[in-house]
Amino acid sequence: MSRSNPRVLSTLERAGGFASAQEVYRLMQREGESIGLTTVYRSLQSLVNDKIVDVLRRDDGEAIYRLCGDAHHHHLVCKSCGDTVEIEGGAIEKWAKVMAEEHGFRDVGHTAEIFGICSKC
Amino acid sequence: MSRSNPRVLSTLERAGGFASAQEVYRLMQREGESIGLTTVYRSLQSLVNDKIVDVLRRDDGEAIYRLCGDAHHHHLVCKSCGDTVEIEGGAIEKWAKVMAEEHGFRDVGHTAEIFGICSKC
DNA sequence: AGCACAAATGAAAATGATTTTCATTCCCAT
DNA sequence: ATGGGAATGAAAATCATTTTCATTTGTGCT
Ligand SMILES: [Zn+2]
Ligand SMILES: [Zn+2]
Ligand SMILES: [Zn+2]
Ligand SMILES: [Zn+2]
Repeated sequence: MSRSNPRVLSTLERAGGFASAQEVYRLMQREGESIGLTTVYRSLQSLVNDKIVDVLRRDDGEAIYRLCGDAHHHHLVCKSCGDTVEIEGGAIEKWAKVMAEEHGFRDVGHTAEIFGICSKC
Repeated sequence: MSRSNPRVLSTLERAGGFASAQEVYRLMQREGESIGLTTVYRSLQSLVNDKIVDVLRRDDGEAIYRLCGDAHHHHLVCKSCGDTVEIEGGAIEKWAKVMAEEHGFRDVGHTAEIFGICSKC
């Protein structure tokens, strides 16, 4: 197993703690950092193994990586203009926990998004 | 837009209401049905559009399709065996509504899923 | 410094699901 | 029967991710 390249983690942080491998790679390129796509993938995987980052899936199936320590939040997205608001999810956290316990699930995570039409649209 | 081939839906049912496009395709082949992979993909997508089936993602990113009851509900999914429990989401409904109002969004919908490891795994 | 050996790196090829293209076949209304 | 639009599927294209493998880099030892 390989150790994570620290520049990958630092870039993921800078990306807002939420990005796909391809996005991390492109971001590093744009910033003039010399790194291979393979190393980005390997580093992210290693960070996942070490439970330093979380991985989940976009709707299109692409894996996105998220800093675990980062404040966990959810999104309110406008279907028309794409505008996004980050929102608090305390109610969801509780709901997920209760439901999981009730059905004997462990190591649970969750996804939750709200989408609609914003006031400007 | 294309209409769903009824044999695809019937096969998905026979598969236990839970399978990937590739699996539906292989299953139909094994049963001697003549169909193209493209048609399987198109039919499943059409069923998703019509909200007759749900789509979610395996850990490896492959899309899996699932027959869904008609009432709005959410899911608790085992990341290991794929076992799914349909759960009630009253807390989510309220949360989505409050958040949307708070930010001036209208026509809002939401997605929410919980995933973890079930007691059998 | 000089050497040996392991770990890290990255370019290129392989993989595998999904989408796109496009020519052919079906179906149905006139 | 016939024309036009919908459905079909083989093959090619796409795209994220993984695998291979040769090269580079780092580290400890003499
Ligand atoms: Zn908007
Ligand atoms: Zn949350
Ligand atoms: Zn399970
Ligand atoms: Zn709901």
